[in-house]
Amino acid sequence: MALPNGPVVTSSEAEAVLFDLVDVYDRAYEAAAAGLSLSSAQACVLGRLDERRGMGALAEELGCDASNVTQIVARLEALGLVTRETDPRDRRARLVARTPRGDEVNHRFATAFTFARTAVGRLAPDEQDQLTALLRKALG
Amino acid sequence: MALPNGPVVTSSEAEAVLFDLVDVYDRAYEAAAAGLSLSSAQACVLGRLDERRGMGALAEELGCDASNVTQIVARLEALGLVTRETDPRDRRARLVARTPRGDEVNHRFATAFTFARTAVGRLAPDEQDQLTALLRKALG
DNA sequence: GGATTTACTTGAGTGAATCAAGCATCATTG
DNA sequence: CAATGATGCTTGATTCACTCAAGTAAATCC
Repeated sequence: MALPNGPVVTSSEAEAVLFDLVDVYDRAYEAAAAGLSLSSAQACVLGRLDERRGMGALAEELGCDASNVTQIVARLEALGLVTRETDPRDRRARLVARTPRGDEVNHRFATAFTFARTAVGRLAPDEQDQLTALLRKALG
Repeated sequence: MALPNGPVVTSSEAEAVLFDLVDVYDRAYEAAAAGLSLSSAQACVLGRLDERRGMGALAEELGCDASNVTQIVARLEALGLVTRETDPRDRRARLVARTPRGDEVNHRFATAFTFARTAVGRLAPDEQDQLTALLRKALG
């Protein structure tokens, strides 16, 4: 998604701010990735490889088709950011892991994606707790 | 975007909840659109046509290339949800407007996309105000 | 040891998005 | 008022994300 998941009609102010937040967040994420010549999806996958894991686990976690993961990982592999090796325990499975360059790029991404950090940082500690509690409640 | 714009490392709890919110929001939006056989982008554009407007204005508002809007609007037009007429005042420009069917689909979308409404609804009125204030502050 | 399930890949197809070019119309101004 | 240039949109070429349907290969299960 690049287009904002925008308001049809926002009845309450809170809804409008929520939408705003989501929009800005998504754009910031994409921009941070683009700064490293990555797509959002690539940055996302890279970020979930702190430990090596299988394609299936990734697909599950990302909530998308395994073939989609295959394709994204293939591109990351072509960029030299990731390796994909056959699991010796189960030779059907492939274990995906970041390369050192992948680690570095991932770290630079984490540094570049300042939005959430910055936003939260604008709040005092007790406000951060309030926000957390309110969002948890809102999420049900 | 369908993959979550996920946490590389979330240092604070507030950041983690923020990410969660964005993820769930985006998925809910996409699901609501999919329920009407629309893409997120299509639903988004449709939702911004309460008044007829030009392609350029849409592109500006959505923060994307005009040619992208051309393409999305063309699909909406093919679905009979939108018309695209030459502006009599400036015959280069096209005015995009929802058809009656477009209105109806848009309305059904607004009904189907319950996430923001529901989430906010889980909060008491004063909590909603707190949330609004906190998010505004966080957004800077 | 043959059927089934599991883990992933491949292929075909759609849509979003971008960039570069093109075309038509409007606006300027020389 | 005609040439020039800017504006508004479309077209074409590409890339990527995503899904679904099929395929392959390795495990698992009688």
